[in-house]
Amino acid sequence: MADLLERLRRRGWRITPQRRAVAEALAGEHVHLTAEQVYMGARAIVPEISRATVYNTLRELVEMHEVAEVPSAGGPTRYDPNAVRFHHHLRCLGCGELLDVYGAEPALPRLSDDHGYVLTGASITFHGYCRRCALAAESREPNGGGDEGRDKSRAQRR
Amino acid sequence: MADLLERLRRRGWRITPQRRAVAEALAGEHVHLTAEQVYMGARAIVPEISRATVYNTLRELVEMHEVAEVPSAGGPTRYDPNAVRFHHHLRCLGCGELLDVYGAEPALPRLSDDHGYVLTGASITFHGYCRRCALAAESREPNGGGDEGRDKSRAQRR
DNA sequence: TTCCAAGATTAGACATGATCTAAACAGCGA
DNA sequence: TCGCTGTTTAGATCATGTCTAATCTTGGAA
Repeated sequence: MADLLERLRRRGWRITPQRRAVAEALAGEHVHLTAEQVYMGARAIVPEISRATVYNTLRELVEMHEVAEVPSAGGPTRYDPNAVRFHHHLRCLGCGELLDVYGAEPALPRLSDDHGYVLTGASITFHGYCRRCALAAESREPNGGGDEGRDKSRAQRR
Repeated sequence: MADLLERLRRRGWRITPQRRAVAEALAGEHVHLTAEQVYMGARAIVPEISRATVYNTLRELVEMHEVAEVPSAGGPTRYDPNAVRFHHHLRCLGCGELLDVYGAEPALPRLSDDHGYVLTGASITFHGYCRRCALAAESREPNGGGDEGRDKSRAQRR
């Protein structure tokens, strides 16, 4: 937690009471919260905070790769404050609960034993940039790196 | 395509022009369409079809495991008519395009070579039922099988 | 200390995706 | 034909998330 804020400060991110509240709300639990739950948690610390600030802050944390976005079918996106350590997820199809799973290739039986889950399957999503998007990103930002093309949602809309 | 309709008929599903149009819109392309795109495609076949019917039909197809739902962060859910054959996905972080990937554990370099992608990572989501939901499903439907607990989205809302 | 510009925050409007509702309709067996 | 059951429709409604314009805060220069 303290290191998260420390890391952010080192990146030149201005720490404000609102942003601190969002970070604390996210990190306070080890489950994966929805934006609405983060908003509730942050409001318990800074009651004046607005939803827009929570969404803005979450978006920025995701862009900085400090928090991972975990989409889910038929429910709101969840935010995973544990983006730094590589891990996968275990989702309950009943209640939507989301758990972290460590290890690059966990054996399926272990998952049932350790977490009491009745497993029905797994899905892997690889991600990256298709040729066209990779070229576009390159030409827009010739000095490498970056998180180009992340304006997907904007570009798609309107 | 024809077999999809045949399978559905065998399940006792009443085939109507609207449902046929949805199935054709879904299967006509090998990309993964959003509900809106399916609606447009179905409207090209049956112009009177309503959005509600498209959503109803997609939901039912998903419940029958004939179509898979693929959620995405910051964009609408996409529908994968290829739910029967086991496969994974390759998503472009730039434009959101979604491709099928076959093989249980495809080697990462192959993905770059075959599809021209610049890969940045992968995420695995295991799914199943947590102890509590598994027990609940069992007690509600003692004669096994089924797709219990799929009322998640309803239960969560409101 | 005062002032200013950049950046952060706010309330609430708005957009999008998805679901719900009530009424009309269609198909089928009695 | 009648009535039952399941399907479809238009449009209202809801949930999630984004945008906008006005206001506030901060850090640093004068």
